[in-house]
Order: sequence, then structure tokens, then C-alpha cells
Amino acid sequence: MIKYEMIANKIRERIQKGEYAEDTLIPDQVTLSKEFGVSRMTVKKAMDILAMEGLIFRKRGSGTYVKKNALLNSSDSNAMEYEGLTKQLSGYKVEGKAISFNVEFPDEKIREALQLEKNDPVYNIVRLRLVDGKPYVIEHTYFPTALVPGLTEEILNKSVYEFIHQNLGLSFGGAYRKIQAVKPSEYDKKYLACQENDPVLEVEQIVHLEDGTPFEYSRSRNRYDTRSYTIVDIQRRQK
Amino acid sequence: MIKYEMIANKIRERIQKGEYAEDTLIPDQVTLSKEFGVSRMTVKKAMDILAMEGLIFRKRGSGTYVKKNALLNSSDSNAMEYEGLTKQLSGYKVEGKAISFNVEFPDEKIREALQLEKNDPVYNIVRLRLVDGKPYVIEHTYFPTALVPGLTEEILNKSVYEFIHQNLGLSFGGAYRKIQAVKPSEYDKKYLACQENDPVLEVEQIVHLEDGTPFEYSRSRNRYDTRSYTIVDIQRRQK
DNA sequence: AAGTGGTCTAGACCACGTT
DNA sequence: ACGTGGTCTAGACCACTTG
Repeated sequence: MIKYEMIANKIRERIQKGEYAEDTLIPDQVTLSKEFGVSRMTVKKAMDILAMEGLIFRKRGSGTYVKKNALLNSSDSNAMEYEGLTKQLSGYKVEGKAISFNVEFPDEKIREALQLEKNDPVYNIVRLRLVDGKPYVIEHTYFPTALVPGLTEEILNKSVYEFIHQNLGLSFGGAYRKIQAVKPSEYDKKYLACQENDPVLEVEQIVHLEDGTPFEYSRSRNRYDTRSYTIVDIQRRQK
Repeated sequence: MIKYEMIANKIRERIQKGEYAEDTLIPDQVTLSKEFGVSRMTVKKAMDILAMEGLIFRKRGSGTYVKKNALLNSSDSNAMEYEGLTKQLSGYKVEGKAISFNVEFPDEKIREALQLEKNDPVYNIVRLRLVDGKPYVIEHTYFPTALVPGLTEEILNKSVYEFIHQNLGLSFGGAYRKIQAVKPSEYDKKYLACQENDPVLEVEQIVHLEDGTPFEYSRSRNRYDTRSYTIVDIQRRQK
């Protein structure tokens, strides 16, 4: 439907198929605008997308080039993901198990993270995820009850995010994350089967709605030997 | 000079000063285009920048709003930074100390990360950073010698990145990072003064040039109690 | 000098929310 | 019905690189 998106898709496909080889020029914007029967502005907008994805780079006066290793880096723009054995996880059995599900008044730290008043309650959920029967991560999650009315344990087992999007009509606007190495707690030792001197990778996260309202605070505590956090950081603005 | 950038700067300033309050509408694009004497397309491009920075969000048919907590999240778009005591580090003495500086043939892993051939040499640099006399991080860094001809220990103590930009005329195009919690090595225990069961936060990083050439491979090993990694992730494309 | 990508315009139509 | 932001055009000028 949207022209610049369709053009971006086609060019991306050509790069992936090798029709536009890495480290070479692709046709200039005027040529492409004639090929696709659109204005040059529309072609440029398509190119902006591919540049944000890290597939191409442009030199004024020179032309538009396919990056070396475009295919390696071609994961979604600014994608961030956990990686571990999760990578080749297709054949494994992934389980989620709720350890606890309560409503409570949060402590000061969580109140500040979620921008709540003194008497605003939150859901406090602790879940353990196992892969192939082995523990992987414990997630401690807090939602303001006011934002997710009618949350049940059943919904938790499906997708809270889908529920919010479908039933409440809300969208996400980003997240703040903090990653640390920490020593295992008693909780970690019990559920993650950590040894005393096994480190734990903790990802602390505040997720926001589109309008900036804090919506979820969570801490994921990951076994050090099975999970890592990866970031693809693409330079967006040249000076 | 560039109009849409100047307009973005002015609007950003108004948000920061509270002239456009959080969680309220700002003037529509037609009004703003009249105020600044530009076309609406130019105003929209300015708004695109502020949306990427997480300061505003837009609803078709409704208008453009300042996000809640715009000022909190207003750190540079997609900024990533180490944080720790580094936060309030203005008053402290930061030192860097080179532990070793060699040229060698890299092992397979580094050869793959830097996309090198069998006989391409690299600089192998190990540096320790101290704050207020206490060890903070050990950085193991590898550069292909072919990309940084004439690197000296003196340049290392200033800024390698500036040297590359100034003297070699090269620009950066992004990075790939992987963050893990690991157990301390003998090296860590010796230089970071880690105890046997202190975890270490390792940041593995491949930095690329603008054209996609891998340029630096490094591993930073951080004391767990003084450093963490933070990420601001802003949603860019709504579906 | 020619060709490239970056910016900007004035106007048009559309999709969507609000009224 | 009206106002909003999103897309798109045809053409213009500029900054820059390359021959």
C-alpha cells in the first residue's frame, strides 16, 4: 500500500539475493524513481529506511552503496534480543511456570519506576522459565493494576502484551533497560539451581506505553551460562 | 542552516522549558509551518526527529502530544552508556594504564570477528582503567594493523577514535555488542582485584566503519559492583 | 562540468479521530 | 463535516565528489 515501504522491501530483497552486491553502488535515486514510477522523494524515503537498518550508506556526490556484511547485520533495525541456547531453541521444549501471582502495595523503588502514588496497588508476578526441563530465567514483574484491569493467571500464560494490545487498545512506546552482573540470591539458588559462586545476569526493565506512561517494571535473572544480551547499534545521524 | 533541524531544536527547547507541557497537544503542523514560514513537509521532518528522540508521539486524526516523562527519557535518541559510579564521576580522578601493547596474529575467533585473512596481523592492547585509584575495568582490544597504520602507545593514551577520524578520514557505522555475566579469570583477579566468587560483567563489542568494515574487536571486563549497562530503546515504527 | 544525494516547496489526496 | 497527521508529486536549488 505505502509506496516507499514497498520500494524498500524490493531493494532489500535485491540486496539479500545478491543482485546488488555488497560493497558496490546501487542505482541512483533518479534511475530508481523512473523504474518504480514514483518521485525521487519517495525513493529517498525508501533509502532512509534501508540506511536505518544498516544495509546501505550514502555519500553525497558519490552514490549509495551496499554495506559490507550487510547480510550479517541485517537483523531488524536496532533489534535487541536475548540470545543463548535460545538461538537453536526450535527443537526444545519451552515451559513457563508461575511461582506466585499477587496484588500488593509496591515499595518505594517500584513506585518510583512506575510513577505511582502511595496507595496504588500492583500485580506482582514471579515466573520461572524452563527449557528442556532446565531452569533458564526467573522473571519478577510488576504491573499497575489500574492499567491492566482483569489480569488473570490464564492470560499470563498466553501473552500479557497481546492482551493489552487487543483488549485495552494500548501500544508500546519503548523501554529503559539496565544490565548488571550480580551474585545469586537465595531465590536464584533455589529456582535457577545456581551454585554459590555462579554469577547471574540481571536485566532490569521499565516498559512504557506510547504516551510515556510506565507500564511494566521487571527484573529478569538469568543463568550466566545460558543467556546473554545482544545489541545491534546502528549509527543514524552523520555530522 | 538546515531548517527542519532548527525547528526541531526550537520545539525541543519549548518542551524542555515547559512551554509545551507533558501530556498535552502541541500546535498542529499547519500552524507551525505558518509560524516558521516553511512548508508542512519541513515541519513534519522536524517532528520525525523529536518522535525518534522519544519526546512526542502522534495520533492520526487527533494531533501531536508531548509524552509523559519526556524530560526523563530525553537522553539522546537510543543512547547507550555505561553507568556506575561513573555517574557522579566529575570529582574523581580517572586513570588509564596500558598493561600490554603487541602486534600478533589473531586466533580464529578474532579473525572471524574482524573478517581477516590468515596472515593479517592485529594490534592487541590491554588497558586497565582506574577511578580514584580503584580498578574499574580491563579492556582487551584488537585493531587490524592494516586499518590503523602507525598506531602508537601515545595515541592510545589520547583517543584512538579521534586519530582515526582526523588522520585517516574514516567514520563509524555502528557496533554489535554482547553482554554477559561471567566468572572472573586469573587476569581479572589480578588487575580488578576480584574475589573468587565476584561476578564480572563482560561487554564484547565489534565496531564497524561506515562502509561495514569491522574495525575493532574488544572485550571489557567490568567489576560487578561499580558498572552496569543501560539502554534506552525507543519504539520507532508503529504498525 | 556532470552527476550524486540532501533539502525544500506548494499543493494534493488519503486515513483516521473528534465533533 | 471538519481537522489532524501521513503520503506523494514535480520541480527547484544546494553541497559535494568525481572525472
